[in-house]
Amino acid sequence: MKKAEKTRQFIIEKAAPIINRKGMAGTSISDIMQATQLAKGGVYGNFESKEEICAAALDYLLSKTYSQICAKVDAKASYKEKLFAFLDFYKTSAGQQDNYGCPMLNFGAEADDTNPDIKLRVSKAISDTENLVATLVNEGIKAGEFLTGFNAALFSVKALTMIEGGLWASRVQANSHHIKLVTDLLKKEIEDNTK
Amino acid sequence: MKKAEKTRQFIIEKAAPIINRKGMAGTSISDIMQATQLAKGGVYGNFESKEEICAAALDYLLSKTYSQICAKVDAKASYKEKLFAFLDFYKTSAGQQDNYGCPMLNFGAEADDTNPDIKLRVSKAISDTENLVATLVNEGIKAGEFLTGFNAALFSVKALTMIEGGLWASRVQANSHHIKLVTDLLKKEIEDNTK
DNA sequence: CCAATAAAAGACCAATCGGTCTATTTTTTA
DNA sequence: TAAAAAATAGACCGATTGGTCTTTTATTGG
Repeated sequence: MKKAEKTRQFIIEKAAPIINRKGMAGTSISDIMQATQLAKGGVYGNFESKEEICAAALDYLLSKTYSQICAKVDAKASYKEKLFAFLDFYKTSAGQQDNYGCPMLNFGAEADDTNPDIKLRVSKAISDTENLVATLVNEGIKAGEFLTGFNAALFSVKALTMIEGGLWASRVQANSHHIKLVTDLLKKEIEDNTK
Repeated sequence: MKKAEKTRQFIIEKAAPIINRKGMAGTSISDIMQATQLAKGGVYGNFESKEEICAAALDYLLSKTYSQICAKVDAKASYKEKLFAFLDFYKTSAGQQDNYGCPMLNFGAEADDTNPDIKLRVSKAISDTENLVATLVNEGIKAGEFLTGFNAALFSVKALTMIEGGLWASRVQANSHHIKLVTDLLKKEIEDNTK
């Protein structure tokens, strides 16, 4: 009842960064046993399969990331600052230790041809992220902060693709060149659309 | 002597799309045996390890992609048309059957935290791709086709991140919305910098 | 065409895989 | 605090993993 739910959450939190780093196929149950210091019975008493652990780990990473972003965004007063905070979140997270890349990118790239369930979860997360950006732009327009010509739908797609592409390139090249350049360009575009 | 090299190439060509689709960790030697109809001795007589097969498969995919792009680009006369051909290559390839996503993205996302050798190969491919774009822009400026203010370095990073991010999002969402939008935006930017 | 050589087949290996199941321990409830 | 219930340990399972090695089959050069 109580204990099981705690253990389940504990497993998810320990397994998630490992799966994000090594991939679903690259992570074994013994990796998770080692990280949690649980025996096989402890793991399989709380999950039916490795797939279920992977899905739960993805959901955990997605919602954790989303709420971190919302916290940063909500802390700002103006919509321009909110959008900047959104961009800064990714710029900052890129270089961080114990950050193994964007879970959307990692899980999505692995799952797109082989795992419809995971793919759907990532697909929804993409839409959620774009909606967040688009909403901030549109609210900013309504508030009279941005020019009415600021195209929210276009900008949100541009932002998503540039950020994910920038994060990916920065991780592969082991420097922050791409993500920095890309967030700067997006900031400039926001600036240009500010009254 | 002769035969071995042919078999080696045959294995690479059969294994490459499988590895690109299922990932390095997700692909087994038996997958490769099945695809090539070779027994274990046939595979391990030509490669020392699975890692070596993966590396060779990546190199094959990268050089194949690069030469396909070059062929499309070289067929055009003007630099604007060359850049458009570059973009069209990705837009077209996205929706194609038996295309399992950009090898740079797939291998890079899997390897960035775990496989330095693969990571380095992808890192170089990123630079090569950006250099190709930057060169086309700069040559176009020299030829008097583009405005001198067209920033090649900036554009090449923007193009790479948007294309890779767009391809990834399109694959996960199983439609061409992102890649289409992104290539259109990049074309517009080229247009705006054309005299 | 034949002998020397190269290449591939496939039995075999230990290790590990994901997963099950029972015995034991821990937690909960009365 | 004792009995019932829940949760975990860990032995065990068959299948599969990447990889080796000897034997057989193809290829090659003379």
